[in-house]
Amino acid sequence: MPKVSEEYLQARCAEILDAAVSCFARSGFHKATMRDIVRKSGLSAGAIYNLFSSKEEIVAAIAARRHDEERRVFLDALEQPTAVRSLEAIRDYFLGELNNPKQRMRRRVTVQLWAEGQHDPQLKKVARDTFAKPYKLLREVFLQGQRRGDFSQRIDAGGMARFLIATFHGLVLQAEWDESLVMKHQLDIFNIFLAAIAGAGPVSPDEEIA
Amino acid sequence: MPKVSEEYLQARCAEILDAAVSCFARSGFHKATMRDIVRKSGLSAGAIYNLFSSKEEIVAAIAARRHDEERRVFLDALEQPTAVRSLEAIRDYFLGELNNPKQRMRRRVTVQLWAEGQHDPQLKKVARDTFAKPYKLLREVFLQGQRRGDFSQRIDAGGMARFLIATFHGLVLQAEWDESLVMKHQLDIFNIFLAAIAGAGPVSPDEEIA
Amino acid sequence: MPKVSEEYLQARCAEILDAAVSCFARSGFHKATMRDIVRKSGLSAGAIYNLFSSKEEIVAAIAARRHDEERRVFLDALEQPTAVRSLEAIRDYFLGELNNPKQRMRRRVTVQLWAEGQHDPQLKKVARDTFAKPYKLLREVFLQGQRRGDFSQRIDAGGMARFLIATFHGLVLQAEWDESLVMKHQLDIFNIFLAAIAGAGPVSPDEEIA
Amino acid sequence: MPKVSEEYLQARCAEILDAAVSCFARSGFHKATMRDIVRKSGLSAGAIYNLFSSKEEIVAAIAARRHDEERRVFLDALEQPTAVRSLEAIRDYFLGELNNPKQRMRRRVTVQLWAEGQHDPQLKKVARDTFAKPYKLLREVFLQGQRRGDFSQRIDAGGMARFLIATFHGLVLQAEWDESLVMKHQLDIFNIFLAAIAGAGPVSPDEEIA
DNA sequence: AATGAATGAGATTTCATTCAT
DNA sequence: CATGAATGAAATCTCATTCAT
Repeated sequence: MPKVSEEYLQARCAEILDAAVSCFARSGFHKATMRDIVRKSGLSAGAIYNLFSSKEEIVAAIAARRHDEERRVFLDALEQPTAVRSLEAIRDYFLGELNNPKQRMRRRVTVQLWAEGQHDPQLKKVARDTFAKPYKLLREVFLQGQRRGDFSQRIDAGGMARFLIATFHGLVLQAEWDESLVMKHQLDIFNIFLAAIAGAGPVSPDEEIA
Repeated sequence: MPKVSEEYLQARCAEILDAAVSCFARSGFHKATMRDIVRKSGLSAGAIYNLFSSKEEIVAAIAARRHDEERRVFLDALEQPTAVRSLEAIRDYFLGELNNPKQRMRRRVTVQLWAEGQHDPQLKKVARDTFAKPYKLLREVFLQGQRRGDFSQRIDAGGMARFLIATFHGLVLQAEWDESLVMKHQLDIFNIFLAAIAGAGPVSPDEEIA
Repeated sequence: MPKVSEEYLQARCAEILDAAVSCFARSGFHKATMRDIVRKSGLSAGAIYNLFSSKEEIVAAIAARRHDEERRVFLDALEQPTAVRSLEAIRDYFLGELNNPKQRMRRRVTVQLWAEGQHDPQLKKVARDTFAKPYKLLREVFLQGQRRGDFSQRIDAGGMARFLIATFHGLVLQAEWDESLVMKHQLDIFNIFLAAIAGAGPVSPDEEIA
Repeated sequence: MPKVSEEYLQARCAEILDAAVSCFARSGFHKATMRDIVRKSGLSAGAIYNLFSSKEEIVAAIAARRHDEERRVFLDALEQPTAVRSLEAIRDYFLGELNNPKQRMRRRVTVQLWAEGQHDPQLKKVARDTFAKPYKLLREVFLQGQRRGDFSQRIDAGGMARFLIATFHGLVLQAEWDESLVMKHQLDIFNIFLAAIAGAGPVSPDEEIA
């Protein structure tokens, strides 16, 4: 008996996830109580439990929403004419969003997820996706680049993808903790690195990051 | 049994921290209960609270102990004849320990610390040290390398230190989550990277980041 | 079962306070555990904490309820035709209730409150009201008596109120501890005292207190 | 094997009791921990437990010491030439000490004792002595007065003693809670009362209390 | 569908007391 | 005799989740 429309439910879910992101970012997964989320969302406990069957499921849904967004970034990147352009697009997206407060909240929640996923069986899978999903797509970018001859075939594409993701994750963590991080310097070094693995000249040093 | 020696206390602390690391690694900071730590350590609740005044303080002490160890690694690295050798020593220590089960537990606790430090005022400082302490020492390695002419002076030493730490942190995370990570590939790429910054390709120095 | 009526909540509160009075009277504020109160009230811990946010707040609420009752006694007394009659009404209420087992429990809790209020900042205010609230009202009785010419204007009305309250409090304490206290004798003396301050003949010395 | 002298022990006891009075007055019987008393006294836990076998026993000892002192006051009062002078001496002692900070601490502990004695079997007896011991002695004062013809024989001496003690206790409580208590007014009224029961002229109303 | 009061297991921490040194 | 580390039961309060209304 679908009394409410599909969009209504979607909107409800989004409200709840937004409230939850805000609470988790502020207080952490455990210290943020369901009550906090209830208050922040303006809904009732029952309403939330009608859509999500546990606190863990909310974190999972937050991560899933996030993965959908990132997926689009990678797919867009694959549309670029060269592998280097693809990587630049990805670089700009991930490093560029470090200054966005809303994205900052999401990244904090991701760290919570890594911590929780270590022991919560339900979240373990979700936390793994934090690595696995970008890996699959980024590896595709490298494979495409190798097919096109943009990158040396001697380097393992999967390894490259992992290394790059590691660097992004590390910088994301550092952005959280090290206030004196100057992203400009990181970009410079990142570009040296890109150039090295491309086995070509420096990677378009004139690009702008939004 | 009063008037116990200093070493006795140190040993007690170590026992407690070992037990705590084990519990936190298994269940996470929140799901690991004091009771668990009590049981694992073989001591009593009171004995633990005589040495550490809260659960948070135990995490802080774990991190402090870890920092002391790492410090020694960096100081040893500085003794190497060339900067590249120094970085190799550091690389070998950090990537090498990824397979050590005991170190694996510690790294899991570090992730917990990152998650907790986001909101716990006491742990915020400790979590920051996770970045700040290695940074100071690794930057010293790069400065030494630049003085010796091993690295281009045009690259910011602090930036390099941060970038490297980011990469290590990222790989550490990935080692936790991605079972198919082949460290050999990562090492290959890492070496390409080392070679690139040692040889100092051109650094797009005019870029601006919004 | 949401959206419960106001009276429902009032009734819940009353149940909890009754249970708490009983427990505190039996075991004292500290030795009576929340568990005891939970058991006695037949509710759950959570239900109690939904209405009172701490054990202290329960004591405070007990005292507040008590003050409301006493207030009515004093206001009724003020309706009496003469000041002496007013004092007799008050005397009869306070000394009369010494034999009532339910009131006896409340008085025991009052002593607990005096003890706790010495150092608990929250209860300090409540304990002070034990004196301040009756004082205000009893002073009014004396002022009314002086205006009507029932009492000498030379005696400070506030001082009289305080003295009388002291005597009541002292007798209440004694009733708790001295089983051989004969209230009849106390009444006789009290009446001599009333007569003295009234500066008139003895105040109905033949009254009996149940 | 009495390795230490009797006076040494007495002094130790006194130190402990002083420390305990201070702690109980500040924090109450339950919130003052043995640790606090250990710290305040400068002794060790073991040393205290050698002399007192429990926390309760310390309170009991405090009360006993207090009773000894009061006993002397009453015995001295009995030496006075007239009953009225005796009562004046007692009055001056008890009301006079209300301003003494050290005595103030003791009175606070007495209130704690009343609260604890309600349910602690060991302290019940001690709390009762708070009333019984002064009662016996004060009754003696009244009996002596009646024998001498200073007071009417028609008033029960024990009742008088109780009434007076009640008033003292009540004023002591009030002095703790009501900062605007003006002892002068209380004295005036007390004197009216004394005069009434003496059935004689007013009792030296001009005396000053230090 | 929505509400939010009720549940009750369980968590951290304290503290009087002991007893090996 | 003194010491003070160790004990461990117990206390207060929280909070995810449910379900009667």
